[in-house]
Amino acid sequence: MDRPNPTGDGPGVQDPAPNTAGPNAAGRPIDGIALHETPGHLLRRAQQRAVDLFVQAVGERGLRPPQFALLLAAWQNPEANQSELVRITGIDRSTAADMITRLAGRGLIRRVRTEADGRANRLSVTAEGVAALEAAADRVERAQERIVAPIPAGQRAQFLKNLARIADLPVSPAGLRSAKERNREGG
Amino acid sequence: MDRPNPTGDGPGVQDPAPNTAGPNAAGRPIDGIALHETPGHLLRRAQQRAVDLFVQAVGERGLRPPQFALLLAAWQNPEANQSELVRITGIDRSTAADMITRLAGRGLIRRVRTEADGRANRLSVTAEGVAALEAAADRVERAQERIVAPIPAGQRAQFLKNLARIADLPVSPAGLRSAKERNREGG
DNA sequence: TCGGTTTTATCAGTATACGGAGGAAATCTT
DNA sequence: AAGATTTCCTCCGTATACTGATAAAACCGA
Repeated sequence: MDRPNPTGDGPGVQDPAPNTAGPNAAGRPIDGIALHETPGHLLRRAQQRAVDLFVQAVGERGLRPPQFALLLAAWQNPEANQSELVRITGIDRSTAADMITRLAGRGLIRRVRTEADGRANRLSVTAEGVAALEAAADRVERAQERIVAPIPAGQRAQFLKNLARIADLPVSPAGLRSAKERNREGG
Repeated sequence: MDRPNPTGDGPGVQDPAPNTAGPNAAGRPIDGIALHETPGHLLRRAQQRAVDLFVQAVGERGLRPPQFALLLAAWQNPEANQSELVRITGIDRSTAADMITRLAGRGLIRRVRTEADGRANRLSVTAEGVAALEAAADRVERAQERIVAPIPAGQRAQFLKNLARIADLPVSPAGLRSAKERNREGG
């Protein structure tokens, strides 16, 4: 665990005296941070791997994880408008708009103006969209198994529960507001 | 748990007979998939939340998680070139190139051509870059605590270990190749 | 040393992610 | 009912992520 010590710096312009504990104002010495042990970094890497396994399973040109989620949610909630699907899937409103444009371009989905509300879109999954979902379902399921495969079987349920806790998602009942939303009003 | 049943479909064009178990070829019935219980989805949502907490802690205009990771890695490994930093941080090579351009544009880092290797860049963290790291360190640390806060304290270590397992990261020793790399040659 | 291969980095293209601005429609208030 | 507010969606700008292609340098085998 050698402290970084940039010696013989070519351009030699800056090199701000790599701290040992001393001259740095702001607080925590930055050489004490172990990136590979921080929860945020581990979450990023784990998610990266999950996406990789998903893509490996469904094929490079198949649905991507968020596309599958959106398409599935649209199919499971035929009366939902975009905002509701955004809440269900956790996909950002702007991202969802883009994704829907792309999915529509591939003929998997259609935007349908709601009669009741002149602002809202209902998303109509086309026959091709359903076919894509069905073609992917098995492979997606296998990818999910592979994601948790490195975890001892006895710990998987607990692990997923803790993931849901971080995500602030209820395990089964839906319709609760996210912590993010609560934060906004709570100040 | 009502099965999706799109009744009164306005345009009535497709509506491919929402399956009960039947006419769908490909295998698993897609209405049986609970998005909110799939590991991949939970990982995505959890990571989303982690990023949110990070940004909340360091400020909208502060370093983003991957920027912090890259800048920190560059500072901790002054002799590393981009490829090595890519391995350390898990940031994609193309993404890293873009990020470095942006970080350089903000004056936090500089590309320095290696004398030994005419292709490689060493990344030189500027004084401002170090200042940014130091200014962020405490807040980043707090964000990390908040990320795992919803998990019972006794389970946190185990949870992080399992995250590292999914990510295929060694808990402490570095330098191992990722499963992704092994897959490439193995498959 | 020549030629093939590998390594390093960049660029183009596509997809995801998110804040802010803004238009249009619905809703609420008075 | 008019005005203010909110909701729904889109568009813009920026950042992250990854594949494939490519240029340049290094390496390696004969």
